[in-house]
Amino acid sequence: MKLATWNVNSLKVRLPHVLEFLERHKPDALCLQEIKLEDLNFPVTAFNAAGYQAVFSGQKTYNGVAILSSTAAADVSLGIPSLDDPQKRVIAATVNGVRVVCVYIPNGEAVESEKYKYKLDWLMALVAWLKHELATYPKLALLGDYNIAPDDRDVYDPQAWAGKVLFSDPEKGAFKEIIALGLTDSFRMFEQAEKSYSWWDYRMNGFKRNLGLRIDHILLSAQLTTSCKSCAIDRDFRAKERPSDHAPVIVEI
DNA sequence: ATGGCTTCATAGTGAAGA
Repeated sequence: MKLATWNVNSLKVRLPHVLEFLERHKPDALCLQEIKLEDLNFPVTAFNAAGYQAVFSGQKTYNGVAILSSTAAADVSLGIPSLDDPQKRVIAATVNGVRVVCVYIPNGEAVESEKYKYKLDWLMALVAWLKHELATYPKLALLGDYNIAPDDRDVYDPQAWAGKVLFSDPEKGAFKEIIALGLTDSFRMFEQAEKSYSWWDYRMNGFKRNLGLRIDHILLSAQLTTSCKSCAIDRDFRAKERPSDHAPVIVEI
C-alpha cells in the first residue's frame, strides 16, 4: 500500500501537477495541504476521471486539506474535536483499514508572534487527540506539513536556524511528544541521501542551491512500521515549471 | 537587507507562507 503527502500551495494552480503525481505514483491515498479552495470549488470531477475519490475540508484563500484515495474513504472526521479552530487544517479517514490523518500544522511565523503561541497550543491539542485516535485505530499514519524540522540533518544551516521558527526547541519538543505516542518517522527508517529536504524557499534560488528544510513527514504507528518498505521525497515535482515550494513524500507500507 | 518569491483577494497594495 502506498501513501503520500504534499503541500500543494493552491490546488487550483497545482492541479496538473497533482494529476501527474497520481499517474506516476498511483498512491492508494494522497494527503494534500494548503489547497486554498472553498469546498464548492474542489475539483472532484478531475480526480474522479483519474480514478480517485476525494474528501476535503477547505476555506477561502488559506489552509485547506484533502485526502484523495483510489478506494472509498470511511469514517471521515474534520479538525481536532477538542479544538475550536476556524482554520481548516485536519482531515482523517480510514482507507483500506489504515487510519490516514492529514495535517497542516500552523507555520508560527516567528517565535515572538501570536501565531507561534497558536502553533504550540495547536500541537498540544493534536497530541492529546492523537492519543485517543491511536487507541481507536492502531494502524495509523500521520501525514502532512508539520512545519517542524525535527533534527539538525533536516536543516541546510542548523546554526543559522537555531531558535528560529520551524526549528525552535519547543517545536522540536512537540515533535518528540508525537513520536513518544508510539509513532516512527518513516523517512529515517531507511538510508537517505545527505541534505534531503521537502521544502525550499521560492526566493534566492533556494531549490537550485538546495537550501531546504525537511518539514513534511509521514509518521507511522507500530503496526505499520513493521511492514514499511520505503519512504522517499520526490524532488522532481519541485523542479517543475511553477512548482509548489514543497515536494511530495511517499511511503510504501 | 523584516529584503529575496508565490498565491490570493483585489484593482493598488497587503497578508501570509516558511
